[in-house]
Amino acid sequence: MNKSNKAIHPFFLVKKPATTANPVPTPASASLTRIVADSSKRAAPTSSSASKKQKSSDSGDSNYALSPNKQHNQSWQHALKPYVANPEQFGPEVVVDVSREVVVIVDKYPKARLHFLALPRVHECPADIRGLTNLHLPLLGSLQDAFVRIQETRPNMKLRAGFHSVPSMAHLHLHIISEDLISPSLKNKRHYNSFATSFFRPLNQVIAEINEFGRIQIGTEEECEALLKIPLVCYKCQKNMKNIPELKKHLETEQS
DNA sequence: GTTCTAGAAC
DNA sequence: GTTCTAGAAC
Ligand SMILES: Nc1ncnc2c1ncn2[C@@H]1O[C@H](COP(=O)(O)O)[C@@H](O)[C@H]1O
Repeated sequence: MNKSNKAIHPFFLVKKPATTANPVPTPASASLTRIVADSSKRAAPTSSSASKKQKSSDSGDSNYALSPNKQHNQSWQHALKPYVANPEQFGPEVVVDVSREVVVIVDKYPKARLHFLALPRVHECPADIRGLTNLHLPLLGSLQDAFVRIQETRPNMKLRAGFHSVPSMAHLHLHIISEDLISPSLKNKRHYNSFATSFFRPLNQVIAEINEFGRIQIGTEEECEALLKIPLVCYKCQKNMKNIPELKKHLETEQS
């Protein structure tokens, strides 16, 4: 069927971008069988075919890459803007690191014991990772630097840095999050899977793909969002969890 | 993104 | 009857 894509650890599951004919798993084939703990579904969807969506080539609209239902038109989608516009108006409990290029804040609804967002201050910034190109490599470097600073000042916590494949909030933001995924604000499958499947795109992989291909290798928004609905599996021991309460109880036991 | 809650699932 | 999920929100 498919090559053993067995996840040692879903966080670090690497889908090598195909250079030749690309056997992209389609939602249709994926729905043929529902295999428990099917690791193939945890792989990142990549699309080799041309995008179904047409992007209006060079409008200045940062929504250009987003499908109509994902465009940032609701007021709640702009809640991150004040941090970038006026970082000095927030206390050190909220804004934890500021550089010329990046503001790092504490996530208001943390999905783990530590959860930060690194926000680029430049406004020439794509709405999401689909818009990233070589031009943004310096910015990605600044985000990486911010991540390193945050990690170095919290040596007791293993942190991960990455983007959501399809963001809900406007303004490009890098998640910097501890691996435990233990938090009262983690309340549903979507929350969990957005950090425990390849819906989460590690920063180092994003940088590597842009270096190699000039942009990231990623499936459609629909393919990526399908990852949010797959069965719950513990990121650490791979056990299937029947629901969110069971998962949350289990995650506590994974913490040594 | 969150909150709230109807009704599905147990 | 209680737990849990998932969709509406103007
Ligand atoms: N007002 C806010 N202040 C800070 N963080 C927020 C606020 N509203 C939402 N968030 C976080 O923003 C992140 C947006 O994630 P996403 O768009 O899925 O990449 C989530 O982790 C939210 O918890």
